[in-house]
Amino acid sequence: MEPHYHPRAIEPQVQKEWAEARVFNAPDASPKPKYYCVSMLPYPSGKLHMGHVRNYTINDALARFLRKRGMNVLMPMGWDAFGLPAENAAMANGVAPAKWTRENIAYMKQQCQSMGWSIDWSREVATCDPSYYRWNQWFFLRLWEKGIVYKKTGVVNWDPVDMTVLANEQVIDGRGWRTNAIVEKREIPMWYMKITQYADELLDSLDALGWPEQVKQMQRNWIGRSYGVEFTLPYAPETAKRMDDGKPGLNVFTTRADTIMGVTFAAVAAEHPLATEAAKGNAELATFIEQCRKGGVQEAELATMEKKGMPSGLYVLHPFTNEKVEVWVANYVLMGYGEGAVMGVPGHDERDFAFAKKYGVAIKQVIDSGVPYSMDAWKPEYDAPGRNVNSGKYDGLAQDAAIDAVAKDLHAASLGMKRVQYRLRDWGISRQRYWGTPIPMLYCEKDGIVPVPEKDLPVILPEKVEITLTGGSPLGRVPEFVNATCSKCGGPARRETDTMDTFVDSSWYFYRYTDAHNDRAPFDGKIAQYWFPIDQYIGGVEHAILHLIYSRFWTKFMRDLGMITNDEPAERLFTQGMVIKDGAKMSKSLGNTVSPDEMVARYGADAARLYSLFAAPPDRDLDWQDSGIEGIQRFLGRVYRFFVKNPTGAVSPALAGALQATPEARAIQRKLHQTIKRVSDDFQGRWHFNTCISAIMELVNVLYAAEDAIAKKTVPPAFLAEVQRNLVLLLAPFAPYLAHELWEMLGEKEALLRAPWPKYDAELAKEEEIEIPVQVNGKLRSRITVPADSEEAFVLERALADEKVKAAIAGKQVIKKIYVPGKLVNLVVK
RNA sequence: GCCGGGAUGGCGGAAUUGGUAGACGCACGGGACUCAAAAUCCCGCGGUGGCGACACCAUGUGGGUUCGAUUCCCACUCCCGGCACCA
Repeated sequence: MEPHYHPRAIEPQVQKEWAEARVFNAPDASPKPKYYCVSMLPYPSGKLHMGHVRNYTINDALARFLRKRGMNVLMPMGWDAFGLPAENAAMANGVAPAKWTRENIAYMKQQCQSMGWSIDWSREVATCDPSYYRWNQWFFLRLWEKGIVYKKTGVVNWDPVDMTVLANEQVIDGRGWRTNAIVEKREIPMWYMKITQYADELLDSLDALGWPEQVKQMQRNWIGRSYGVEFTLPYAPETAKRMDDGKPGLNVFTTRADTIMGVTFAAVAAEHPLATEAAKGNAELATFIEQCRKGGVQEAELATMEKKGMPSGLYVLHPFTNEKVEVWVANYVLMGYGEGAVMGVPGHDERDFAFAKKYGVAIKQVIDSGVPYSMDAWKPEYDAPGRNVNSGKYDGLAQDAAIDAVAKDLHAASLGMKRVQYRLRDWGISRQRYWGTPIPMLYCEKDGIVPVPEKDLPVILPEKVEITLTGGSPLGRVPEFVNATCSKCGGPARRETDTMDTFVDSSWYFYRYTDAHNDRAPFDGKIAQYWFPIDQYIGGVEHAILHLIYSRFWTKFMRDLGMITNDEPAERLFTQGMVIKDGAKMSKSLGNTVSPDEMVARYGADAARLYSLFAAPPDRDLDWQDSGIEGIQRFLGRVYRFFVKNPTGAVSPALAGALQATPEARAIQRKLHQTIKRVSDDFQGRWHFNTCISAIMELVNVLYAAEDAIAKKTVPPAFLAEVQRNLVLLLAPFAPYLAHELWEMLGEKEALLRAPWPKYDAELAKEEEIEIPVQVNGKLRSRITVPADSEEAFVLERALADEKVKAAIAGKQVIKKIYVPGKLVNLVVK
């Protein structure tokens, strides 16, 4: 009977050891431990899935590796409401809304511990706990005081049958997910955060961040700073009579002021006041506006839908020519972006061109981009920069000069000026759901909007609430919650029933980790100053935009409040790829999860961890397949059996180094040191754990191949012990349980966790002979073996003397010889 | 539609700065051990042609740069993520 490794036997001991090794909150500790933080957290009502496991495993392997290199690591973890099923996702999975119970949390802890994660449990942060609500609400009041949070009308998806607001995810092909009713847009008052106030800083400070370039690029594009000109198209006289908005005309923004002479129409959003006015006494237009209001509010939808428009019958004047320009109502103009109105230049904007073609609006060429202009079909060159034509005094100007001239003239006419525009919009944080932090605001008939006084915080969620998924906010149906007293006049007041977006929770939870039990403030600024910024933040690439912008914004706001001194939450960011299953990201809302429970029960925690690391590099998406984990289990058994079959006992490194190496021993030694180098490099440089593991596998394969020599003692036992010791150390970050067991078998007394990472010795890793491929005209023709330190002339001489090479160049003239030292020879012949 | 990323054997992936394409593992085939099976150990394994030595083809598609391209450039196809209420 072959010996078998029982993966669970040693687990409690390993967990205890790691628990003892963790670093506690200690501003006086020196040197400062690295602060690692994981962005995605499990939720207690559901189950961990392999997506989570991978995330933590990456962190954990890294933490173990760093500890071996003498660095301390703080790797906290908490229970975050993001990752918790909102009512919608809960329903989709047939799970009732979660309750945060001690049992649930204990269950999650136990699951995480069975994976051997090195988590600092003292820093548990449950963002849906009233103690966390309290600080969310505390921040809300600060934001209110500073004027960062404000209330305005926003557009949401409305299911007319369930009478409730739907998330974009719940709108399927324009219909409600439960009712199949056509979803409408509805304007409701909502709370917003003025994130745009920080747009410039959010954009400019990206450059210095040690974040992946792709994430920084996505954020730059998302913020979308553009320089342009804002100006007024004055109302035509009869329009001016009808418009009573107190404005002299229609405000528009453009980045292409150089094309202003090509304006042949203007377009406004369906919600624009001008459209509302025009619809009076125009039934057809009113119907069209009503249609535009229905349908989803997703940007992707807006971008792909058919561009439709209708003339409003109202006119504005061209600011320079005073020609009448008709205003259209168009479904592609967004009220929430810019002014909700745009100038139409069909000659040099692809969308306007298509629009003009469709509705017979005039097209006018005013830019010459060097290609012949035809109004029959759009060409990509039409919107390229060029020189102005048909533009009166601007003719002949290049783009920048034309924009400057136009802006100057508009300014002189008091009609407009240069302005910066952002794509970024303010952050709407209102949710009409039960699950979330209640917004601490009161509505008093006498005093209007009144904040809940700080002493009354936290406003907590009522316990007995029926989640019906219909009829709007569940909190609105709880009179005990809604009915309150005005803190100013003491009269009756109505409580705000919106809850906060859970992105609010995730925007600052990592600060709370540093001081998780503080009941006087969200956290102590001194402690936060010690830990922040986070040395390394790890999270899924799907968070590249929203979460990572909101949390940066939150950091900047807290800095302005004087709570912290850092400008950015995380110095370095690592975005792991997602775990893909059945062609889509593994997530609880999609339900395509794989349970680590079963994996651990069947193959052991080591195998589950190792497999999630081996299957793909962590920055890349991992296509989850159940096959393959057996190979990993086989590998672990192979390592274990090698130690059982070749017991050697502990040995001092000095002794092993002094041994006279036989050729067989030398080969193993060389492979060992090459492996140490590969594992160390791939670990710290790129975090490519999959290649680390394959390198260790190769080493084990070499050991098995040398079994005869080992049996014959050609490889001295003391030498072998040294190899085994290093093998355990290399394996420790990936398979801690097995490593601990082997460490004990070797008779080591020191804790494995504290044993330093093996040292790479370049001399010992050096090959005596190397194989050089020889190419002729770039095609591989032969390989030659030469001493590793050969000179170029010698290698070339040997290459030319090779029989196969001779045959390949026979009758031809060698015109160039290329030698890449230690890599290859290429002979160019004619 | 826009922004970001990806595509390499039957499969997951490797090739770190432009230098031997396919490391390592899975699956599959063969062998050893066994009464037999499992487990284990060893060997083979991109395609086409050839008994073979070997030759040719091959990194999503089509072009380009280079002595040499999975890697750089241009154009395209498909897939994944994000697009502001999944979090």
